[in-house]
Amino acid sequence: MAREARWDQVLDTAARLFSSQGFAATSIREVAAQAAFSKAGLYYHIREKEDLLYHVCVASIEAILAQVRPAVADEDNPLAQLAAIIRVHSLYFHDHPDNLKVLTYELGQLPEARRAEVQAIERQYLDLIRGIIHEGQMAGQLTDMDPTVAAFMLLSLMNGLHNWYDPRGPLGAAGLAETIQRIFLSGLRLESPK
Amino acid sequence: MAREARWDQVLDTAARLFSSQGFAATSIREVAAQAAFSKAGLYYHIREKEDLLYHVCVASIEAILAQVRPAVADEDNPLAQLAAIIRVHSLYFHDHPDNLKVLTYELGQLPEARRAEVQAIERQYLDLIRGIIHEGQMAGQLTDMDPTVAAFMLLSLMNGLHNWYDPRGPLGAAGLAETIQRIFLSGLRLESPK
DNA sequence: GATACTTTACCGATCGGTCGGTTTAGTTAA
DNA sequence: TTAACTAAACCGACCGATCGGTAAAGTATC
Repeated sequence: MAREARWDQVLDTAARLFSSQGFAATSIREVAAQAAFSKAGLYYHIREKEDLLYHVCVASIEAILAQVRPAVADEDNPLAQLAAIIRVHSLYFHDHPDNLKVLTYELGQLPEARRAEVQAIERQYLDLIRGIIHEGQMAGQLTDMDPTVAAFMLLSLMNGLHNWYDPRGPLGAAGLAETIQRIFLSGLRLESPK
Repeated sequence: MAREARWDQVLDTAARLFSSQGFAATSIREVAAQAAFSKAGLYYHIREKEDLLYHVCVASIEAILAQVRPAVADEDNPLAQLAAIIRVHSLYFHDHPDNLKVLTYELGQLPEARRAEVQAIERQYLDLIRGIIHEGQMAGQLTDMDPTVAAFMLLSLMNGLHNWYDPRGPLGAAGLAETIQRIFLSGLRLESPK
């Protein structure tokens, strides 16, 4: 098997186990076994257990950003850009729920240095959203709430998907995106007196 | 020290450590030390490590429900009831962020049986919110989105607070509640064409 | 003299990680 | 074609440390 494919298999296995059991509760022996390695064989590819978590997290947030950025660039107004972010992020969650669950739940298990690295990338994502919201406010399209807080709220909505969205269910990635767009952009109240 | 106060101190210590390090990464020795116990002394109060997590989770969700229920009963229309839930939940988060963080992040570490117990209580909370949303829709006050999904979205917004809200910051519990109310009920878009 | 509580000392199990050696795949050279 | 060599990939066996949990004995309080 090709080297890169083998490595991806290791990361997929790690993401699946970390997602369902948590990082600290998953032993290196489990990861090795499920990736068809001996423990020592796995250690040929990594330096320490923490490497697995680090690479899963980096791969997740970088994959999101790599898909969100061009989608934003394709739109020319803040509302459409926010909708695009929600659409792309929802789709990524639909396809790789384990990766995002690990990023959300297990990032705190990384030691400070590497956690800061991942958070720096997350910060780019946050800044992107925040900037768009700010532009929307300048253009009079969005209500004037602290853009940072609003951006965190959007991320909260998407990070909470683990609690209810079933990728095998009937809603689908498109329906999922539409649902989030409605709540975040239009809210729950009818004929809101703004 | 009174027995109950000592027990609360143990649970507070456990919540603080589980919140900052995770359940699996926190040793019983750490909990004992920070609660001014020896390890074996701690085991006089608990049967196994899992008990600590279980009681922290149960105490958290029950405290929320105990405060939310009367607040809802005090209001007579769905919109005000949702606002009340957000207000009470925000305040509880402001006062006990560790408890809610443990409930959100570490519940999965509980073995199936006890996890189901906690989730049954969480389900009551969800049902309460869902029912209110349904009533609001019947009354024509709320947009007709799947009430279950809408309820999960609200919980997602509040469970995501750990990522940005600082209890020592200037926003305060009241400002926090207002922020969530605006996003969830009115959305981010101005003059939304509904 | 019980009851409530705490201690020191210890156990088996499992953890992350290492070590020396073996297999595999690919390359070179006659 | 094949024999010789190399480097990457991999493995069984083992290590010290730490884990959750227990035993037995002590102390304080009523």
